[in-house]
Amino acid sequence: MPELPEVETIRRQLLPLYRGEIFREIRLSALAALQNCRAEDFQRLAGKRIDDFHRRGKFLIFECQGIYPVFHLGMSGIFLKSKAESLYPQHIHAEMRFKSGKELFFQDMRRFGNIRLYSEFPQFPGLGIDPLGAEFTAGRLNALLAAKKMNLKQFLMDQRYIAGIGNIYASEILFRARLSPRRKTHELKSRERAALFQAIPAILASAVENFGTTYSAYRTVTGESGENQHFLQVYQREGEPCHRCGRAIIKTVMGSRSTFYCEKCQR
DNA sequence: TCTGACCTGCGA
DNA sequence: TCGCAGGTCAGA
Repeated sequence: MPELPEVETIRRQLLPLYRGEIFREIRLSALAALQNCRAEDFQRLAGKRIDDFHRRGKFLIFECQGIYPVFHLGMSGIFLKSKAESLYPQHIHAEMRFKSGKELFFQDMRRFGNIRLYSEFPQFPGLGIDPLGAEFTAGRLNALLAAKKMNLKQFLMDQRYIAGIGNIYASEILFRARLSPRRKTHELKSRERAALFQAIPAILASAVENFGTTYSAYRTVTGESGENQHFLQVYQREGEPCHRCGRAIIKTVMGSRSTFYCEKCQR
C-alpha cells in the first residue's frame, strides 16, 4: 500500500540508479494505455535524459528534459530493475529501456495505479500540503482543522488537505497523537492540535527511515521488503495489547476502511 | 459528506 | 468460494 514513505523510499532508490539514464524506448501495456493516455505519446521520451526524481504526496515524478512522466502506484504498484524479478509479469504495465542497457519495469497487479505524461512540471491542483515539506506548518494545519467538521481519520486520509497519508499511517499517527480516529477536526483543543502536528511528520519520517511498510505487494526498487511493519503500534494489531497501556487494540471500520486504535490511550 | 465500485491475489 | 486488503473517484 504505497503511501508517502513507500513512494519516498522508491524515489531515493531510483535516484542513484537511474539519474542520467537516457531513454531508448518505453512500452506501455494495452491496459495502461487504455486507462490513461496514448502509448504513442510516450515515444517522445526516447532520447530524453532523466535529470531528477521528485515526489509530491503519493505521486512520483520523473524529470526528463522538459517531459514529466508521473506515476501513481495505487495499491500495488512497484518498480523492478528486471523483468525476471517480477512475480506477476502479466501485470507489468510499463517497460522502460535505456541506452546504457539498464531497464526499469512498472508492475501493478491490481491496476489502481496510473501513469500520466506532462509537458511541464505538474502542479497537482487540489492536492494538499506535503507533510514532509517546509509548507507544512502548525498554522496551516490548525487552519485546516478549524475549517472542517469531519472525523480525524478521514481528514488525514483526504489528499486535498494533506498529501501522502493513507490507511496505515493515519492509524499510526492518531495513536502517536493519542487522539481517537472519531474525534472531529474542529473540536480539537490547541494541545491536541499540537500533538497531531508533531505526530504526522514524525511517523512518516520514521517510516521513510525504515524503507516503508510492507504488507503483501510493496517492495523497494532493490526487491526487498520495507522494515516499518515491525514498528507499527496499532495497524493490523487487533486484539493484541497496546504497547502503552496493555488494553487490546480495537479494529473498526471508518469510511469503508479498517481502522485500528486503543480506546484507552486515544481520546 | 459518505458509500460503493474498481481490481486481483491470497487465505480462510 | 468468498471476503478482505485499500487509493481514488463518481455518484448519491
